[in-house]
Amino acid sequence: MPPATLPKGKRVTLKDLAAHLDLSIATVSRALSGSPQADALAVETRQRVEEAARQLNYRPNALARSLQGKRTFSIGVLVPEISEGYTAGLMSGIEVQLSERGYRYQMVSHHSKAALLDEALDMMLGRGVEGFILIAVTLQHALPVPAVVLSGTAGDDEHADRVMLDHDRAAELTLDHLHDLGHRRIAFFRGHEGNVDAGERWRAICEAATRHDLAIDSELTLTLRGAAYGETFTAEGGYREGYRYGQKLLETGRRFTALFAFNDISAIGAMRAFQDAGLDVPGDVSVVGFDDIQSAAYHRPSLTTVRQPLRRMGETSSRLLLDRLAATQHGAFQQVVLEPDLVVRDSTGPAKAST
Amino acid sequence: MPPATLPKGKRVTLKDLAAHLDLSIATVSRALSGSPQADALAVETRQRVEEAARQLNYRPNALARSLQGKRTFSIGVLVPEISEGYTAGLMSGIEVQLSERGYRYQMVSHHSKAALLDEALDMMLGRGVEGFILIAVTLQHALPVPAVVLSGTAGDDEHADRVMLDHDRAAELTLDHLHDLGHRRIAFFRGHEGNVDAGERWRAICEAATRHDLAIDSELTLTLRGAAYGETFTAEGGYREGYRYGQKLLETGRRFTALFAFNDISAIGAMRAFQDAGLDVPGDVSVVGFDDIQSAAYHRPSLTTVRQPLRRMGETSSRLLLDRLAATQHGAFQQVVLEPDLVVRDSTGPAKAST
DNA sequence: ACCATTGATGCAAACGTTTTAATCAGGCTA
DNA sequence: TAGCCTGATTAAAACGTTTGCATCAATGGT
Repeated sequence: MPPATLPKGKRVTLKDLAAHLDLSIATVSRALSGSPQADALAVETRQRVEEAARQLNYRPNALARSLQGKRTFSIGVLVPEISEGYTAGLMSGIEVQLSERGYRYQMVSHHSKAALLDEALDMMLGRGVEGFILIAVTLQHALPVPAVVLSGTAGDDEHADRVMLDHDRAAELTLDHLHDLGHRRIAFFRGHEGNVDAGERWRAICEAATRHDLAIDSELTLTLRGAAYGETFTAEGGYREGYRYGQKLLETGRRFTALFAFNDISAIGAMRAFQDAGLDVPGDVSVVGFDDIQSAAYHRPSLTTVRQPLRRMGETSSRLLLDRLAATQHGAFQQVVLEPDLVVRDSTGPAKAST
Repeated sequence: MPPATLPKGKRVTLKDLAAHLDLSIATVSRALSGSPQADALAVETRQRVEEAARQLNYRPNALARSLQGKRTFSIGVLVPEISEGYTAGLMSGIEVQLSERGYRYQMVSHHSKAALLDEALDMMLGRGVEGFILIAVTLQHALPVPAVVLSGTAGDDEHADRVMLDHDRAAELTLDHLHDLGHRRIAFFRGHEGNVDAGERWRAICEAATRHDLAIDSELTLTLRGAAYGETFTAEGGYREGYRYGQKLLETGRRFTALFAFNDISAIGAMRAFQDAGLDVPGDVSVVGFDDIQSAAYHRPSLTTVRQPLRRMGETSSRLLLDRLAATQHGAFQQVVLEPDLVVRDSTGPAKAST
C-alpha cells in the first residue's frame, strides 16, 4: 500500500493564479488585495484577475498575509472559565462588536491562575493577536499590544484601558433596599480571593454598611471556594456550593434576616437550602443575588438581584480596544465605569420581627 | 561582546538571536524547535542557545512557523451562538480536551445561517485551521480538512465524523415515564426548523408515541421560534418564550396533563406560566425538560429532564478530531452516539384524573 | 600521509503574501 | 533622432521560520 497521501486539498495560491493568467504574482496580488496601488492597474486586467480568482476559488492565505504586513485582525480574549451566566453574557457582547468590525478572536481560559494567564498571553502574541481583552485578571506588566481589562485590575501605573462595574453603587443600592425593609442583621457570601472583582465588591459593601450603620458579623460572612463566577461544570457546581453555604449559615445558629450573595447562582442555591430547612423566603429570610442571570426571574420566589450589564460591558470593551487599534496614536488610558441596577423581585421583603 | 539591547516593542527573532550568539539562523532554529536534527548539535551549543533565548525572551512567531511547516495546532469551532446552557456545556468539554493536547481554537457563531457558516469556514481555512468542530450544522460538502459534526448532519455521503445524542432513547425514556404515570394527553414544544437537532428529536418522539399508542395532538404541539437553544441574550429570551408558549397551550382550552418541552429553558418558562395561571405542577400538569442545565435541580418544583452529556459530547468530538489529525491515514468516518439519562425530579407526577 | 568518516554548523530554498523600486513599450515633445 | 513622460506591469526583497544539502574541521583507519 502506498502511503495514504491525503486528497491534497491543495489551495490555490497567487502563483497558480498568476501562471493561469500569464501575469506576474505582483499584479495579481495588486488586483485582489485592494491595496492603494490597485488604481494603477488597467481596468481590464483587474477584471480578468477577479474573474479568474472567482473561477479557481482563490482564497488568500491569511498566515502569509499577516506575516508580511502587520495586520492579523485577530484579538485574544482571556476568560476566567467558560461558564453559564457570567462569561457567556460578556462573550456575547464581545463577539457581536468584534465580528461587526471584521475582527476574529481566540479565547482561552485562565482559571484565575497567573501562570496560565502569562502562558496564554505569550502564546497569543506569538500568533499575532493585535490586542487583548482580559477578563477578571490582574495585569502585572504592560503588554506590547493594546489591552482592555474587564472587571479586573491593571497594575498601579495602569497598563491598559479598563471597564468595570460601579461596585459602590451596587452595594449602596442593595444595602439601602435591605435597610429600608428593616434588615439589620445581614449575612454575606464573598467571592474567593482569586477573583479580582470580589475584593473590590467587598470593600464597597463594607463602606456602604458603615454608612448605613450596619454591623457586619464575620460569622455570617462566608467566602465561596470554587471559581467564584461559576466553575459551572465541575462536580461541585455553583448552585450546590450556594446550597451548602446556605446550610452553613443556618448551622451557625446566629440570627439573620437577609443574605446578600456573591452571585445569582449561589443566591439560588442558598435560597433553596433555606426553603428545604422550612424557612420562607422572603418571609423569614430575604435573599439578594448579583448578575441578574436569565433564569433569575423564573425561580420561586423570583430573585431580587443586582443587574450587571454584562453584554454591554463586553461591547464596551471591544469598542474601546478597536478604537485604540484604529487610532495609531496612544492617548491616555481610559476607565469606563458602568452602572448596575437593583432589580427588585419577590425574594426580598420586610425583615421578620425580632424573635 | 556588547550587551545586545533590543529595540522595544519589536519581538526578538531568530535572526537577532543568531547575531547575538554569532551562530547561523539554522543552528539556532534547530536548537530550539526540537526538530529531529537537534541531536546533531553539540550539547554545549544547544545550551548556549537555550540560555540566550531565555535571556532575550525569545518567542517564536507562530505565523511564520505555520507558514513553513503545515502545523498550526489550531482548530475551528462553529457554534450556533453563544448561549447559557447548551453551548457553554459543549465548549467546556471541547476546551479541556483541546488545550490538554496543545491545540488552540477559534470560535465563531453561525446563527444557523448557511451563509455565515460558509463564510466562517472559508475564513478559518485561510487562517490555517487543521480541523473543525461543527455544532448543530448541516454540512453540505466535504471539507479540505477533517471535521467533526456535533449534533448535526453531514450530508448523505458522510463527509465527517459525527457525535450525536440517542434521540430515540431520549424519547423512549420520557414517554415511557409519562405513560407509566398515566399521562395520555401530552403537549409538546418543538425546536424551530433551523435547528438540526430538532427534526431528529421530533421524529424520535413521533415514533415513540406510536409505540406507546399515544396520539399527538397537533394543536398541543407548538414550535418555538427563536434560536432554539437559547439566543439567550436577545430581548425575547428563551425563558420568556417558554412562558408565552405555556400560556398559549392553556389558551387552546384543550386538555393536557403533561408537557414535554424542547429544552429546560422553555420548560422552566412554561412551568412558571402554568403556576401563574393557578395550576399546580405536577399536580395539574407534569413538565419534562431537555438538557439538564445546572439550575434545573434548583427550581420549584425541581425539573424532571432528559440529561444530555454535554460536556462529554464536547470532549468526544475533540478526541475524535485530534485522533484523526494524529493518524495521517483516513479511516472510515465514525458515528458516536451518546446515551441520555432521564433525571426524574419533582415536576412530574401521576396524571390528574380526567375532569 | 592519505582518504573516508564522523560531527558540527552554515547556506539557501521554500512557505504565500505585500510592496518598493525598476522595467518596458509607446506616444509625445523639441 | 534623441529624450521624456506616462501608464502598465514585473522583478525582487522582505516577513520569520524549517530543513535538505553542502561545507568544513577533526578524527581514525590503513
